[in-house]
Amino acid sequence: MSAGQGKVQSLRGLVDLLPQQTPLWQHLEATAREHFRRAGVAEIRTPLLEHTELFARGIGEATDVVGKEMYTFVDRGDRSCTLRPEGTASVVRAAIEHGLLSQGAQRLWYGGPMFRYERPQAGRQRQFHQIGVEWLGVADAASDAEVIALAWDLLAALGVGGLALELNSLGSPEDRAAYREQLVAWLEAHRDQLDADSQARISTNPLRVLDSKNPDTQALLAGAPTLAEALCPESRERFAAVQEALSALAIPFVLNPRLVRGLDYYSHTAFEITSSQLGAQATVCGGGRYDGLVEQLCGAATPAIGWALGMERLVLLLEQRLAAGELQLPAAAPDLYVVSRGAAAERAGLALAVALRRLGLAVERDASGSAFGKQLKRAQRSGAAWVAMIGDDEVASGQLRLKRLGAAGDATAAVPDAESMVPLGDAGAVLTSLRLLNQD
RNA sequence: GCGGGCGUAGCCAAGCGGUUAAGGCAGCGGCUUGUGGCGCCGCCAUUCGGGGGUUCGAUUCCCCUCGCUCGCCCCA
Repeated sequence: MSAGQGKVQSLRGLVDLLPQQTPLWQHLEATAREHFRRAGVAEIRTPLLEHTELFARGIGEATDVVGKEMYTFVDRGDRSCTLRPEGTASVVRAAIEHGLLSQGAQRLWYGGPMFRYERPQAGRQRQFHQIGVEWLGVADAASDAEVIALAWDLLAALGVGGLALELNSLGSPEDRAAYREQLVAWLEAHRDQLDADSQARISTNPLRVLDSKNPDTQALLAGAPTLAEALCPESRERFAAVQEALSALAIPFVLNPRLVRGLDYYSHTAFEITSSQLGAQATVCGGGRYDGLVEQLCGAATPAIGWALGMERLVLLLEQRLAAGELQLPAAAPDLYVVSRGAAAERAGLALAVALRRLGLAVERDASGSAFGKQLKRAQRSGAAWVAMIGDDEVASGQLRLKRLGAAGDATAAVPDAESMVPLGDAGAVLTSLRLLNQD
């Protein structure tokens, strides 16, 4: 639905989250926060805008993200700035900049919007949201399993279905360099049998050829040297330890020797969590170990591991559960709905609403001035259990009318509910009455 | 960046060369100056995403454009 000329719309791929949608996001965020709290992970917030160089160096010039997907511009001070396309580089930059790394291991999480100039698609927008975790200064294999468990349990708690954890090891930097040489040699020898994309990748990013979606290429790769064979004994041992730890935590996984990360600083553990209930963009969470990144950004050599999950994709899954009735969000109904008609009554109604809010009650006030029938209808729809009615009669008598509302769709509601009269202008008395009446 | 599908109200949606642009939901007003869920009545698109063209006549046909959507690429 596009607006006519003259109306300004949001930019392509940048969407508004409307009041009907935000409760689901809040649920997701609250669940994540609770899991981070339990795991002793602290929040870090970094700017949305960084020097372009941070991403060029941190993510890699050769990647699609840096090469063609960044929102980059020159600011008024002639600096090249980029809207962050992901969170890891900023977190590492902040940790280095503020000396966090010299204060022991840092277990951090972040969340918020990221920006990539891509063609919008199911589960992919130009401004999208991630929640991610970065553990800096943590080297042991058990931590790899621990950080994966954090993602796995969060997704499980959210109840998303069809989840699968895919796991691989990229080995040490030396393992990978050696393997890369073997692979390039093999690919060159079979160049004429590869698809065009894969041919181009031989020089730019040979490991990426491994997860080509071209069926012929995949068939051919069955005869290629594998990364697993290229791992040194220490790397194999480490990978085995990660797998054992995951098994001990009852987290199922499948080994995927084709799961690679193209960036140089990745090493050892790489993983992805996918959902069968999504479309083409099935990855909900992706992560891995990046022992080389801190050093690459001029910090002291620091082992690190992290992951990020795509909130839009998660919301898509949660919406399915909501539609299926498997997930219920708490309704945001007020405790009391104030209905008033007439100038004096409106003043009394406003005073009451504000006074009760100051006492901690959730109060919605009808400001329409329309007939009581209409206002009560809205009170009903608000989900409020109680309504306070103030009209000319109540102002004259100094007593407001408190009335309990039945559940929506309750057929017995035609029977008048008991009403009670409470002194007008005495919020404390109203509060007391509600407490007493609620005990019935 | 490439390819497919689709744009009629806040939402769903009929119409397929000449209509007063159906209907439903939501909203608003009324029946009931003051008592909710039901009911009834009324209001809610000078116009069919935008621009141009063909035609006596275009929401309907053609072109361009914008947007949405699904996929490729890539990723979360």
